Amino acid sequence: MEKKNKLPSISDSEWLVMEVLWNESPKSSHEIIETIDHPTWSPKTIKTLIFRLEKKGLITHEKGRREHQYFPLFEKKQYVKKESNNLIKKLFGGATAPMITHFIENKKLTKSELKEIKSLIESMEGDEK
Amino acid sequence: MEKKNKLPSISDSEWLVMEVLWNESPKSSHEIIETIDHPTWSPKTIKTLIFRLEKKGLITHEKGRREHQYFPLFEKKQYVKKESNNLIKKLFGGATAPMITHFIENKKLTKSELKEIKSLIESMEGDEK
DNA sequence: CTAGAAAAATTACGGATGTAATCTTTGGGT
DNA sequence: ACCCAAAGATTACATCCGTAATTTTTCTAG
Repeated sequence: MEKKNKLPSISDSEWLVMEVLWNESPKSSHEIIETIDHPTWSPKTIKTLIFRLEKKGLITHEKGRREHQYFPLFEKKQYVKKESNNLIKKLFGGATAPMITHFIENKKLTKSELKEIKSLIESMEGDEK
Repeated sequence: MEKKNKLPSISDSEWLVMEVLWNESPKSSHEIIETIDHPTWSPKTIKTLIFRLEKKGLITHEKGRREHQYFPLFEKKQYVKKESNNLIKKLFGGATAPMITHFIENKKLTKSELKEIKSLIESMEGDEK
């Protein structure tokens, strides 16, 4: 059984639009534009991104009275997994542990964050295999 | 003092070439091609990637007698940091701990990996602030 | 019902990327 | 000294991306 993972790809700019819809949907393009509030983008640009996302099958809409109401067709979770797997593959040849080690060593975490992670690990250790 | 982090970007394909040189350099283009052994790429393609990398200032070469000897101008470490920061920013709004949590929860790690990470954390806890 | 404003759809355009093919130079063998 | 194969440099071309502008459709106010 293969995990074919055939998610359409999302560019960095498009990602910002998806974030908005993942946070709350449906939203009209007008609402999306307001929510994004990107310092340099023209509203036109955001319209384009919405258009492309729909064309790629990442979002869809239903007709509202004045404006379309957009909502996402995939969950953020799936993309978080996909993107992080890609990076692990690229940076660490697919090995997760070195990645985690890298983060712990290089990104100064607070004492309480460390503690939390430690207890998460402890709870995992209890589990299976 | 800002970390301007002005590293030239490396595309996914180019990354494979960089990997080769990061592993061992200098190498001739011919050696790079052999080492990569990508199932579908023509050697021409790899030449192009080398050419682009040099143009972007990521690698350079010195004249050998028959072939150029290429070597990287940046360390992999810098790129690992950059790429992982980008992803953390994109997926978790810049917060490292949730990223780590995500990995620990979603990527089945072995008992010994968990143990190793735990002791790394413990050693960090000892340290500063 | 009609015209103007707002939204949607289409088109634009340069740079990056994946993936090569072609043209040019040069070191080595005869 | 000269020619050719191999290496290097240049060019190609379709697609994706960032970033819009232009064109078309459609609701709503008169």
